Amino acid sequence: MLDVAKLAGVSPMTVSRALRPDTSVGKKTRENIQNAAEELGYVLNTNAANFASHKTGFVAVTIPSINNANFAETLTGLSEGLRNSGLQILLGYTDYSKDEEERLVEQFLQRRPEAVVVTGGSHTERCRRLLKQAGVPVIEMWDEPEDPIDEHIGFSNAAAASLMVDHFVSLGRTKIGFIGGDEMRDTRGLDRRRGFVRRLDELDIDSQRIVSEGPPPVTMREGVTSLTKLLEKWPDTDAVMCVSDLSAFGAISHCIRNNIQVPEQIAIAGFGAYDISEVSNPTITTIDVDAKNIGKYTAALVANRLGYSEPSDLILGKPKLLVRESTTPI
Amino acid sequence: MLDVAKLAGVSPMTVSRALRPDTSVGKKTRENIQNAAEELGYVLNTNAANFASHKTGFVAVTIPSINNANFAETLTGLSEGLRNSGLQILLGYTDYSKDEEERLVEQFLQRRPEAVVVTGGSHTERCRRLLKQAGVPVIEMWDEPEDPIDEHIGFSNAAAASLMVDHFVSLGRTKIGFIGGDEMRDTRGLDRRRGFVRRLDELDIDSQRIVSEGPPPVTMREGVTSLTKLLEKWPDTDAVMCVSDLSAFGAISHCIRNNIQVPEQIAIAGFGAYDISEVSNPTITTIDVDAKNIGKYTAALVANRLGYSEPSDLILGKPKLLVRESTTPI
DNA sequence: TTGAAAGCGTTACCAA
DNA sequence: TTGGTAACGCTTTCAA
Repeated sequence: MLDVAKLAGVSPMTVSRALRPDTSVGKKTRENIQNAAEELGYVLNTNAANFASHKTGFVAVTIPSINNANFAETLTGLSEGLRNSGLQILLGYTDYSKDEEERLVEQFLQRRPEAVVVTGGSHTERCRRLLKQAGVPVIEMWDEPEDPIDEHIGFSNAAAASLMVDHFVSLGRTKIGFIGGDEMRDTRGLDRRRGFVRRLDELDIDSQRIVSEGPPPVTMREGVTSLTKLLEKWPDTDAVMCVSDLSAFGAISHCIRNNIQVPEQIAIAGFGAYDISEVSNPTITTIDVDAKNIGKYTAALVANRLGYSEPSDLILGKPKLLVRESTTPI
Repeated sequence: MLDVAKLAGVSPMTVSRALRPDTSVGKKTRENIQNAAEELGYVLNTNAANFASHKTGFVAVTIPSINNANFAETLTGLSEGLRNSGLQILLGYTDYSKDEEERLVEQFLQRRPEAVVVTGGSHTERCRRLLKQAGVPVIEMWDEPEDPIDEHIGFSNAAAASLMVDHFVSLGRTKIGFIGGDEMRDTRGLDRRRGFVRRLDELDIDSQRIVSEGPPPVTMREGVTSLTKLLEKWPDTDAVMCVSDLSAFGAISHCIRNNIQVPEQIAIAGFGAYDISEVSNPTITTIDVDAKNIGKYTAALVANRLGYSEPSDLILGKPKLLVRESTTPI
């Protein structure tokens, strides 16, 4: 910056101002300086700038997995929503582990982010403490925590699951199964299972037909193997709710390969409104959770809390049931 | 840090050392200091540390899209490979736009990353210049650039595509089509199309049957609409190569809905070895490009170039043809 | 609109 | 093994 100042014949201070928007610098002076900077190939050191101004421009974000279309959509929405404010995302993925989340949060906090965004409302004790002490806005996404750390943008996974139970029941199905992953790690999946069981119990319908296996994320392949097991144990099952559209697709694939009619013999539903739910045959009845808007609204909330924008009164829509062929024959 | 020093009764300098590994501090002194830090809830300011030590610990990474299983796998591999070196990824996605890539690279360079990783070997002139002047290792992934900026970890998309052409021809198919996205933006997709055309021309087979539409990323839905168009224009097409497994799945879905036998009437192949290629019905013949290892090897290369590890002699395998039912009846 | 001085929180470097 | 001093590249603050 000193070199640029010399070349432009001004003080470093003026260079500093000229390189930022919204600063009072003579129009001609600014042009001179920008030319000088370009000529020298000067690139502002944002780290130093942030260090001096006590603002890092970082937003720390943790998600369970990058390789999941729902979270990817949320991240895309978040990223787009934050672009204008000039905030930079520090991204970490937890691999569905709370300990890993704690490790990441601790590491991120050392970078002094201006806000922290985490996925889910369940964390280790230490992680909660770190987040509370951080002194910056904390937003929990994809959940409706009982005891929020600060703010949240999400929905009740349990309530969403009971929508699907009600749908099955309205179709006259009563031997309903659930396919999900390793119950201890994917807390959103676990909440869906809880909602499933609770609603069935309320309706006085058998809620035992559950296959939970494999570490999250639950994949298409696990849909195949889990349905196989479910039908071995409870052959008369007439409906299955899967923890995601991916496993629902795998389950349908199992049926196709074994000449089981979907939905006539067994209705199969997913969760998440992935692309595949629209393109598979049959198309998959699912729950649309508006993943991208979770990211957008989180971005809006962050920008607002940090004073980059006016408060917006956007409210995330409730999860919606999308009925398709896999539960209702055309 | 001053407070911690006071509480522990040592100088700030000793605190600084005690909080880092591989530094010479008395065992007892270190313990005292760590206790003091814990008691005060002190969190190291990594930004300040990096500023003073001229090392940021950042690796800048740009990918076309987060919401793409192949890139997500690469990113996962990269992330895992970098974890031990303590490097932090600055992630940006370009939405398949070179201008956006340039903008991101410029922004990232202001953070003084220790290395830059970009996707593809095609960039704006200015972007190339910025990267060359950056003075840090630059790695281009997912491609085999004619004129690399620095290093690359990738493969020839054109060569990979000709593998598939040869496969079709070996099955006796000669009316072969190609389904891809908007040709100007997805340069890897474009390379695949080039390889497709070149190989057909070499074999003296018609290479006109191409449908390119829609902005990248090419989705399942575009597979449906593109195959519809392809068959309208060239109804006798007996094989189709799709730019990705997702569009291949869409194409197959179109066939199922319209009673077209796959592969008897038309063979359909994809690219990328996505999960769906194994679970769909029929399963999809595809090209496995080892996406995760692209990330892992890139991480190894970065770590090595930055002196965090010994050179490794890992060499990325060539793309492999995976033959499945969508081209070969069981 | 411009400039000068002080300082951000840490580490490098040298000395003890 | 420990401590003192300077310095990192910029912005804040105040003054001109």
